[in-house]
This record gives sequence, structure tokens and C-alpha cells, in this order.
Amino acid sequence: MNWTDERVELLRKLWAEGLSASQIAAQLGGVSRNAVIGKVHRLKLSSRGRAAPAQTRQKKPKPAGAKAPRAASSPRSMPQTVGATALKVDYQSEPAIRPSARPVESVVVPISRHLKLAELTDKTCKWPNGDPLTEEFHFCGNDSLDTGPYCTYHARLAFQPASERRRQR
DNA sequence: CCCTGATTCGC
DNA sequence: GCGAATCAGG
Repeated sequence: MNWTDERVELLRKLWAEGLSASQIAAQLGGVSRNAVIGKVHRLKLSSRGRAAPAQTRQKKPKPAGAKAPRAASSPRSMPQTVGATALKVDYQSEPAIRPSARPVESVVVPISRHLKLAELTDKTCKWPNGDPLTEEFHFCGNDSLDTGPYCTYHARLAFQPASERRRQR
């Protein structure tokens, strides 16, 4: 994956919206969170608008000389970025369900992370999209840390009285 | 152990 | 310029 203008633009947007690097990587697809962070720094937008965290960071002394064949002997098991790599699923069909043009409290319409069942955690939205019998099937997978089994958007759909739901369409 | 961003540096 | 490996921390 290369950083096309579109992808960079999306990166800027999502970063400005406060999404984490791994979430952005997931939505962009094809890149790791490290790649996103690296790009963010190269674009010089790490401060996210507000004053820089200015974390007191010390220098990292690196063992001089040796090239540390880390790949060979490292006991590291899996790539750190489960998020991004796990999400290289197809990206096309978003649920036809969209909120009506009602501007209620602005609920961000999620771009589903297209997770497979095995990729869900207790922090990801479990709203199913698509026909379970097709390859298109996936779960929303967006953050649901504080909203139970669904992200804020799908929680609204899931727990809405049928009457409300109908009126909205 | 899960996650976050920050940094370094071989490519 | 890119991003994995690593670091430092929540």
C-alpha cells in the first residue's frame, strides 16, 4: 500500500478526529499502526491540535556496533499490530442502514472494521453486517468499550423501540 | 496483558 | 520516505 493523496487525507481526518493509530490503520487497510504513526510524524501532525504532550522522553541508547539480528533469535511471537493486519478483509459493502437525515445528537456513522467472529473482543461492536453465508459477512468491530456489545451507532439501532425505528426511516 | 504514541534506523 | 522493532508509558 502506498500513501496516495486520498489515503493521506483520510489519515489526517481520522487523526484529527482523535482516532488511535491502530484504528486508523484498520480503516485505511493494508498498513500497520506503526506505519500510521510514522506517517503522522512525517506529516508533522502528531500534536493533534492541542498542545503537545511534551512527554519527557529520554534518549534511547542503542547497542553500538552490532546489528542485532533480531529476526533470528527474538522470541517475539506475533506481530504487534493485530488490528491492522487482521483487517485486510474486503472493503465495500457498508450496511444499507444509515441514520435518517435527522441531526439528533451527532452520532458518527461508523466505518465498520470488518472483523471476523474470531477477531471480536469484549471491546468491539458485535453488530453483524451482511449474510452470514457469504464472504461479505463481517462484524462492525468498532469500539464498544463503554457501550456494551455495540458501538454507539449500533447500540442506537439495537435498543431502539420498533416504533421509533420506523418513524426514523 | 491489553493498549497508546514516540523514536530509531535499516531499507 | 517508509515502517518494523523497540521504547516508554496508561
